Amino acid sequence: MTPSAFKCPANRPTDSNAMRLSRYFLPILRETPKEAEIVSHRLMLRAGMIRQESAGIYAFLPLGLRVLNKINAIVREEQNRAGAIELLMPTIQSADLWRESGRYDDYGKEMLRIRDRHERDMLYGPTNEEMITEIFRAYVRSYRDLPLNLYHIQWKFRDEVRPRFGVMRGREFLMKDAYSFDLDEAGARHSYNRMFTAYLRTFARMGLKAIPMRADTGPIGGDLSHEFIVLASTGESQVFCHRDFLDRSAPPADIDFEDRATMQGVFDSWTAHYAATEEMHDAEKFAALPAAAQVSARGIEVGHIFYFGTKYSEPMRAVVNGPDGRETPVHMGSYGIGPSRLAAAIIEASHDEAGMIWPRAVAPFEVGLANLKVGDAATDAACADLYEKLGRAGVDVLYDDRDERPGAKFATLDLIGLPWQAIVGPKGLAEGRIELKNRRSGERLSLSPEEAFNKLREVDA
RNA sequence: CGGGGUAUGGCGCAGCCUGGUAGCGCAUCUGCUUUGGGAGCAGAGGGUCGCAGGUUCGAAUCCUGCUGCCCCGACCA
Repeated sequence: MTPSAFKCPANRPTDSNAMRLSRYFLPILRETPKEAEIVSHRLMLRAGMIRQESAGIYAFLPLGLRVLNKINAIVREEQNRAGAIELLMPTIQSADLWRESGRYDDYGKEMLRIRDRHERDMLYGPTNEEMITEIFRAYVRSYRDLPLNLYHIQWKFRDEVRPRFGVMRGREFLMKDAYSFDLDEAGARHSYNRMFTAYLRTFARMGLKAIPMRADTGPIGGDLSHEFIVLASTGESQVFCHRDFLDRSAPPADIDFEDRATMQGVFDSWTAHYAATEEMHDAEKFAALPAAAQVSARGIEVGHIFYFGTKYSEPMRAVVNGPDGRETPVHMGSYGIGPSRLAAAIIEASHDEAGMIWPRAVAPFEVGLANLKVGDAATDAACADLYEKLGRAGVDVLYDDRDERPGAKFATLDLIGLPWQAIVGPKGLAEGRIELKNRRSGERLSLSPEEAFNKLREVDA
């Protein structure tokens, strides 16, 4: 965000990086709604991030939307870095497309089927393989236009029998889905490896340890597939993996996504060790690992990638002319990340008794500024000064300027889990100090206002 | 889709068995005091008790039907 984004002290613009809590819409709940079973659902409701509108269907309130937008921004950066190109497809699709691939009948009741005023069969897209294939075949004729990887971030609808756990398993959910097109299997595997690498980076940037695990291909079909699993004690499925995964770092940003050997190297090294979900678990292989290396834990699926060859390109006639002049169906893969689920997964992986603990990269605001005595001239002035400076410096700051007691402000800030709390009160100011509290470590720094400002503007702080 | 619950003010709940004109805590509003870990006192507002029928002089309460939501299981980004 550029400094010029900070120009309206009254906080009218919704895209402002600086916000006064007294002017914001943050409906905090003091009590936990009874329907919320898991911690992320409870905290998202309590912190006013989401509101349920129907079973498995949620509105994202301002704080929740800020998180979603930050997740999306990281997803976009990493998709673009890996060479994928963003477009946007509609949520509503024609049934005819799905009849071409044969999935209209196969998909079952999970697909929300709609009829329009002309009695045409439509559907709310649960995924977009058919549509992207239709777009591809309409324009691409030559192998020279390959490889191609197109993605979008769009709402999906899957009419789950029993939605639960808030946005973790909703019926309507946001999904980043990418689709790769290549001339042959070798090219397709390279595309797969690029997305594999991009996913490692994407999740790592959100503070998550996501482990790629060999997966069942399910209804999407194909013969190569990995799920990316985040370890969290409240995860939905049982997973098994080698301990080495726990302290590996993701590939660097400047890794060469174009180079096949480099990408294959990433894939090979991240798939060398045992890692499997319960469905794919091989107890014997797992038992063969040294006891100290055996990790058995709960996990949340935050991404899933597939290579499925010509499963859609053949029936839907997505073909290109090869170097030999002959038409050949393209080899495809698809790659999904659920940003709305990720928001919940990050909370599952990072919270404590008092509330959420956001990694800075996805925090709704980076700093919570607490004015402990609204109405005290010196305190008000010190807060206003720090607020404006942080805003101008492009730091996302939420200024709690409500006329509340300190305890209420601390509780609110702990709940919404902003990485830093800047605590400004008359006692500290009398000695020229304000306090910075690190939400995750609990560490407290007593600093001059200037030092505090410098500390908070550090990107990695 | 099978099984089990539940529906009363914004949230959490009591009242229902044994029908008699709706209550508590939190939140909200006003005033005063208070201000470094969810303040105190005083006052106030807000509910056709999920919907539709039925029984009854009278229904939140009893009966019938419907709907929403939640939980357990089978299925899933």
